[in-house]
Amino acid sequence: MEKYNHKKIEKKWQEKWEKDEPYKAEDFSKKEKSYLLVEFPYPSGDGLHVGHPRPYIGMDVIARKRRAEGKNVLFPIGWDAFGLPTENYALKTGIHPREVTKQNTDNFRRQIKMLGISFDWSREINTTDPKYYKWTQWIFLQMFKKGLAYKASVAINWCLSCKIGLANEEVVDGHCERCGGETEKRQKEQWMLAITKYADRLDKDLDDVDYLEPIKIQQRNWIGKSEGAEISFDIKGRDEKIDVFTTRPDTIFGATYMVLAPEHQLVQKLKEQITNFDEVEKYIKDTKKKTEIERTAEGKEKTGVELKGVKVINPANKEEIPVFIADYVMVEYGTGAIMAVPAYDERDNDFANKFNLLIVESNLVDKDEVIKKVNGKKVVKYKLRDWVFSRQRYWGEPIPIIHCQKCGSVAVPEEDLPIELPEIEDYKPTDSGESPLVKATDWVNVKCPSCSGEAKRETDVMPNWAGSSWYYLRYADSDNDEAFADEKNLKYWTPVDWYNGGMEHTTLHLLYSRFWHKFLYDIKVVPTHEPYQKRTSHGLILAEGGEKMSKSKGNVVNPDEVVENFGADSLRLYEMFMGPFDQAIAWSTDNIVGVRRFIEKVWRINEKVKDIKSNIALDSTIKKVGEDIETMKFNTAISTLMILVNEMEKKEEIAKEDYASLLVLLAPFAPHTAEELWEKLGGKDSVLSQKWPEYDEIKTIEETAQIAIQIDGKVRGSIEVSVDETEEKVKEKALRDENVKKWTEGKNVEKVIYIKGKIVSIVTS
RNA sequence: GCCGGAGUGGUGGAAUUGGUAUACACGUACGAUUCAAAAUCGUAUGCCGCAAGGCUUGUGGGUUCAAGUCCCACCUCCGGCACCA
Repeated sequence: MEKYNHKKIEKKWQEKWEKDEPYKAEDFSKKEKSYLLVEFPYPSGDGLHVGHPRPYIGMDVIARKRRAEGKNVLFPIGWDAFGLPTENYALKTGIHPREVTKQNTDNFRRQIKMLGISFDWSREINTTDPKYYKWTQWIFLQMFKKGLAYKASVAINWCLSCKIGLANEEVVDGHCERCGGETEKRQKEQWMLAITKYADRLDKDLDDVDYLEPIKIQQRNWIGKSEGAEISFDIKGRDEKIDVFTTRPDTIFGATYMVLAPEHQLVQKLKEQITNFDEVEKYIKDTKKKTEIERTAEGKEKTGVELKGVKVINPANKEEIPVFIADYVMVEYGTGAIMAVPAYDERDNDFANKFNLLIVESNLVDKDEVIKKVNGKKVVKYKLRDWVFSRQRYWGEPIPIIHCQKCGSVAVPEEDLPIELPEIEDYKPTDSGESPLVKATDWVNVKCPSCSGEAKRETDVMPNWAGSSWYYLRYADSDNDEAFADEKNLKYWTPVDWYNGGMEHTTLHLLYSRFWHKFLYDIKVVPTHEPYQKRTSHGLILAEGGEKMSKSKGNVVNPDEVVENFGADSLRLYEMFMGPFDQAIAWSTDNIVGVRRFIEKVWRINEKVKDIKSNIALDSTIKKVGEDIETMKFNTAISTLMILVNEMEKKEEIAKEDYASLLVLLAPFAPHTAEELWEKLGGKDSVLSQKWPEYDEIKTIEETAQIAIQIDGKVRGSIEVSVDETEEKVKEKALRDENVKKWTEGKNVEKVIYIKGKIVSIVTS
């Protein structure tokens, strides 16, 4: 038989799959549907690195198993292509982002196809395609109409020398990543989405879905529901009050000072009264330069300034207490003000120690009573904040709003969608901080849809997260021009049965898309209240040294080379075998030879296949491989197959039916090799259309077991017993064992414990 | 700092979820095959020790007949922290 030639085999089958399209999902098939989803990639200019395909291969294994189980599988792919890197590349080179995106997606598509992933390419989508973003804009309009999209003043990063707004990622240690100049926070009007209106449901409905527990916990902590009270403190000698939010109203007698966020409005209002306003102002200015992480990351060292001349009155005991501003209080959370109880709160305690403030151990009082007594009210607060939805950029979906002097912000009529991005020469944001789109005056100046007067288009665009918040719905009906997807298609395909993605997307993308989905459910355009039934995650693949792969470090491993040298099936098997799927792991090109040798072994065993009766018991293997795939323990599924293949190798002859079962089990991991060997075996159709093998549970149960014998916690011997032997007989046998006798000689056997089928534990004294 | 996760041989990792730690694979050594090499096959391979035996799952404590697994404290690394995707 000829040698295993991965190039020849992989080319042959990929051409056939391209022609026959065996992975096309069928709308409304009578078969049970299974919708499997991976996060669609951002097509960067660097091309695919070996980390990208790990989740694709993992879900591909599951998709292929599902098909073998007779399901109608939808396993789609597309491109999440709006965003900063492409725009920055365009800024540097002058090449239009559309052109850059096309080159990058062409390259990504070629690379993914080279790996034999069973995506349904007929449903490929691209968030930058006007036919797609028409519907992203449409969804935004529905939110606008329901009052969920609104404008507010928000702090953004501002580079003082480039005079442009910066993404958080572009700010390094308070300096601009491009020019190194200083940055600061600057207030700017931005479009916001009121995700906080959904906070309670986003929290509660986690009960209804099957997400990995850490994912649920992280989302819950991010939403940060807390029940507490709002209590007003009178400002001494003024009519105003300051509202604080506290989860511990019962500690109010220990409240010895108050802290406001430096940005709190009242600080400016009290300017006249504050005797050290210069100092206060300087502190506020310094705070502007800090990121939120820096503000909370300073460890024990707390900073702040007292508002001298201002006192407030603790409503519980009528004591006058001082007021500070400090950056450990955030203006966005609660009311932006706290009553500080140093006896009960660690941060307040640190602060009180540093500023020599009173620490009073107070008697705790009944929560409800004290709230009543001080005229407070019970409230529920969330850490979750509304979503800043504007970007002053070019490469994003235009926000479909028109600003009219008379009518204010007016929705673009739906029949005018999509509002396409205009052509412009210069992608640089303007000095005033506005989007480069303001320069496209022909596009900007329009008639107001409502009064036909002079008006201007909104020039901010949407963030990258917009298109990815609903893309899984589009796959159900990717060519529809009448709706984002037809109701019938949505009813058939959604929800997504299994969504795998990176842990790093847990609190943003995953939460954002749940929010959009719930909104769409509320306006009755999707049939389910949650988008994803199940969510799992994969770990990153790191470079050989354990560092993150990045172009700048020059440690990126390109799958093109790996496929050239070892083949797609070896790459696939290696990525599944290298370690636990959900953990980060370092790449090692040296270790690929192991799985390559395994494939070649399977290839060689083909020669020993005879028309004989089955001579290997496969039940345990089938059970283990199947269960491991379902729990994404792909590494142990493969080692189980390796054990089987090692056993087959030792035999003179292999039964055709046993080998056929092996090929069906192997096919999800190494589809090209499995197809080729299936064909050589003279198997019917394709290995892909074979039924997943069944097993007999009874045959997976061992009849005898090796029982370890522990004496005083140390293993001193082992005996073989039948699994249904009585406890008494096993204990007797254990005590008669020669090794046991040696170790118990001259000692008192105090206790003998038998754990069925596992261990005998003898305790002596 | 806060939230989530991880730490096991020379290396990647396995461990029925409290029951014989180191499966599977890489590497290494020796042997077979070969004119030779590659490939392949076989044997060995946690550490200390001639052996008997002892020790070993990031560190230190604890619970238990029994701890990689549970509890407490700590150290290190990874992901997220709201404008990267």
